[in-house]
Amino acid sequence: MPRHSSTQPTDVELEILRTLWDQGQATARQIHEAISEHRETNYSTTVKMLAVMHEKSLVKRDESARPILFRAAASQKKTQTKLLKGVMQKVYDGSVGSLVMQALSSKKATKEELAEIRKLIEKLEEEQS
Amino acid sequence: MPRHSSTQPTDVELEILRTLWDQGQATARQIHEAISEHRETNYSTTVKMLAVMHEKSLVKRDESARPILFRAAASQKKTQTKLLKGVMQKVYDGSVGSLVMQALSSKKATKEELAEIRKLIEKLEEEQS
DNA sequence: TTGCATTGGCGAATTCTTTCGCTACCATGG
DNA sequence: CCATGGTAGCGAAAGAATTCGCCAATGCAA
Repeated sequence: MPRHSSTQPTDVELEILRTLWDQGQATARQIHEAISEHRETNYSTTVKMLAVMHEKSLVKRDESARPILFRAAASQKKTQTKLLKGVMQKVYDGSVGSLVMQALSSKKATKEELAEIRKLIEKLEEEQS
Repeated sequence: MPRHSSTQPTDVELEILRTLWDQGQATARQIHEAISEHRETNYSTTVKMLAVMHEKSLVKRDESARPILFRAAASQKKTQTKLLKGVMQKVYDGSVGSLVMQALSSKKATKEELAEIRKLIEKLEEEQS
């Protein structure tokens, strides 16, 4: 029975994407080196993951380059937002408020972060009235 | 090669947990009815999921009752926090600030939510100084 | 050119999740 | 007592994500 196929990147895919967002573009080897620091894995596996991700259109390949260069297909922000909305829906029943409240309660933010968030809040409150 | 076994509930498991948090406790039948509203699924599947979840210690069974009653093993809050922290780590590299900023930007909150969040922010800022 | 190291790709195997058919087990109303 | 309908459990299988061995292609150095 077919499952719903979302194009959400999985955990390993996300690690690869993070490397690409970081570096803009990279060869399979470079990506592999980067993620090897966190995850014990094999070069073959990385290459395969890239192939899978290409089929899912999560990455683009520049085949004119040698070795082949990869880039993320979607921006970091777009992907993050999509993932965050997923969690908001699944875990917090779509409530931004609960999610934000818990995020702030669960891990301390720096002074700067708090100030920035407060500024955003104030702006949003103003827009709303 | 063994994968790292986290006890994070999967999507379907989360749906079941949500029912349990809602109702406190429920029979397999009740759980099934509840999730059938969102997801087209079979009673057998629900029962099996409950068995799997019991092995993972995600739910507790009260076998003295007939039919058997299930409850969530961990509180909603605890589970939500754990999942949120996972996302914060994986998607936002551990930064509460970025996560909260994007959450607030990506979906509008109600006036009440904003006020509540601002209050929390102010409290946190005070604690910090 | 030849040889060697690196790169790229394929397919099979593993692990985990989800699905469901089938069987056995009750409890109960007739 | 026993047919019936709901409940529980098992095991097999499908789907999805991840792993890697192995081989072919490629390019560089001697």
